[in-house]
Amino acid sequence: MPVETWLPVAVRAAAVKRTLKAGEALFRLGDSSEGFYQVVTGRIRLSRVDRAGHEIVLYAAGAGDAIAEASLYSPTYHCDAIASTDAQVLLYPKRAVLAAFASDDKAAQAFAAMLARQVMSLRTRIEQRNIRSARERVRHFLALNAGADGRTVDLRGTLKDLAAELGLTHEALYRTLAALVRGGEIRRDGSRITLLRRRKPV
Amino acid sequence: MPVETWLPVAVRAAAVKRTLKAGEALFRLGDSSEGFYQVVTGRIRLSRVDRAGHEIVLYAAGAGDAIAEASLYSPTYHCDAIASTDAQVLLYPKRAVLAAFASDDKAAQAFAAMLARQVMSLRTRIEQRNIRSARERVRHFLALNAGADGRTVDLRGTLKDLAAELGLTHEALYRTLAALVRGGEIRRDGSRITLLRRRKPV
DNA sequence: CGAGTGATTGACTTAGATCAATGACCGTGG
DNA sequence: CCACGGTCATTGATCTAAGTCAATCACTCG
Repeated sequence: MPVETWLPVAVRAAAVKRTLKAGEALFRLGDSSEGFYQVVTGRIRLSRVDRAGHEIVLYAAGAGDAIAEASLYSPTYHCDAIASTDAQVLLYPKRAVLAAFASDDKAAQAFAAMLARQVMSLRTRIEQRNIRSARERVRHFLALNAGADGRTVDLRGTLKDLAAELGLTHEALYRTLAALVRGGEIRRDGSRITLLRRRKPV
Repeated sequence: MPVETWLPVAVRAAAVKRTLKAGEALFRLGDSSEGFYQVVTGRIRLSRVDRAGHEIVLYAAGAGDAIAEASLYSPTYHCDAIASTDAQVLLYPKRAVLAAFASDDKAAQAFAAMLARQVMSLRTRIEQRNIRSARERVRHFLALNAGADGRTVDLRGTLKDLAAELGLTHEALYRTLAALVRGGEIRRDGSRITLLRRRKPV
């Protein structure tokens, strides 16, 4: 969801740049929300830490992605944002954004549209988690993320990140991918996956 | 997020009821979008069909859920909506909704805020699904759904429904609850659960 | 060079799915 | 009024897929 498509120029002009080292936190759960961010370079992951101390990745944002939009209506951030690589981000201050929405209802509309799309994509994520089998879950992901040709998927980020996004251990993901390759279902060329064969009929 | 809390009365009055038989399509990908819907009874699934003709379920909506909110901002629907069971839905016509938002920017703001909250709550749902252990998942649910006193949870609906919501089989949920009772962690009185003991410190 | 991380594979274990059976409860229609 | 079919709640036995632990290799960066 590139910011350019829904954020008015006036607000973009008010953006503040910030630079992060890999591993550095952009914000933490509970910090008071200054606004929302857009990733310029590098990767930022949104996550929480569960009782067992395991990190739960909610979203892995790459260049162009916006994060923490929902915090505009919340006084604090509701998750951690941590740089997975060295990264640059733009902060769009809350005040400027809300003022723009109040005065320009086209901007507000565009924002709502963007949020509505996000809701859909999150629901899709949840649906994916209802799939029990790792193999089916990976197939579901590949089918949904195939490019325009319906056959190739370009992976952004590491396989470990993808594993977290899919709710699998990285080992399980490696094995599943390897099994799909063995079964002649996909081909892998670096970070590109090509779907070779349709799922066999039931 | 009940529709009542964010949709102006004027729009709700304009709702159109529609009845569907199991298997019937509410809309199809590419149909021009008439508005968004709310499921009253039954289940509606949103899905796409991949190149091979396999259905990919994006979201399975039940009573109370809103679907296709994003289509307010799109000329056509971007997926299929098909009744999994006999179902009743309310259609909120696009024109009425958008008109309300245009004339009443409070309504538009409320809509955006509602979507933003949904985004956060969906992320929390995803977090829950990342909890691997059934016991921890149930604890997480109980902790999040404890009433004002922080100790009692009133279950709405059947345990089977709850199991589905938690992403567990109903057997696993029964067993987990039984184990928590045995462990003295909770008490059950019909559809009410009382938390007896704090989680042990790590 | 050595530390750190990702990718990958092997061996082992276990939690939860699956299959199955039972009892309680409920509405309904003969 | 009761027998019957349906669903929910519950528990037992079994099985398997995925988690966990562990080791190796490749790569990068300071």
